[in-house]
Amino acid sequence: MNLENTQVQMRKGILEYCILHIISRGEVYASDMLDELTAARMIVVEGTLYPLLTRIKNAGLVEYKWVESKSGPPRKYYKLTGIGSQFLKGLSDTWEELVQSTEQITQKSKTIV
Amino acid sequence: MNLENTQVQMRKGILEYCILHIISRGEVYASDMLDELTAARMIVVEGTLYPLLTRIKNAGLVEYKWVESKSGPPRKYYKLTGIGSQFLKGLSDTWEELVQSTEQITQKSKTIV
DNA sequence: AACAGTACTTGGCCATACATAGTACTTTAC
DNA sequence: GTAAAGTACTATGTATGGCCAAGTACTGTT
Repeated sequence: MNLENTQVQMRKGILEYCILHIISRGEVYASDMLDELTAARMIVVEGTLYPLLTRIKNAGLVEYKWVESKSGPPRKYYKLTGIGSQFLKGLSDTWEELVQSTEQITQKSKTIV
Repeated sequence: MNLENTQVQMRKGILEYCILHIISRGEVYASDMLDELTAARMIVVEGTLYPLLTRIKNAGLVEYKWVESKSGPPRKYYKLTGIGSQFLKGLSDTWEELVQSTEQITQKSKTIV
């Protein structure tokens, strides 16, 4: 059990939330998302992102269309579906609650210690 | 892929952070922790908590002593070790960063949408 | 034609949260 | 004094998501 491992665990689920948010802002493809995430200092590797996109696509949360590129292979541009939008709303609530619960516990800790 | 499942995923790692925080405030045993977590609306079941405690104990983050109870079997009272204290500090940083990154991404989303 | 760059894919590994069933001890009830 | 109820801890098996690493496929450059 090391810190690095726990850090990885902490990101579970949250990444999905962030990706859906990014897609909700307009059509983007994988590299766009990676840029966004990196800018927010949330480092993600391809091997994580692509399977995640496949998952949420198979779940009907997003859909994509192929768009040809001038510099390389064609790209998948993603956008949210109706189901995805609802799902994102649910995730927002979950995230807010989680943050609140955690703050409550850790705040109490700071006060007493 | 359903909402409930993602909610479970989101808690991964964070639970450990919360438990360590609770233990850092003074010696407690499992039921105390469950009460604390429930009060903060972070519902945890025994089957999750006990294995977690065993893990962090084996990792040297916490130690415990048996204390006899007047109403039932003896209890394991946990407290943080030096290593555990350092580890908790690392987790705090990780959590703060994660929240900040997520806020940054989701804020941007709200502004544009 | 060979090479580098970009975009996406795939298979295997690991750790955590959960469900469920089980063990062990103490007090209460009859 | 034995059975029942309650408390505390243990053990096993499942599912999931993030990561590593290797691989495929298309485009433009040299």
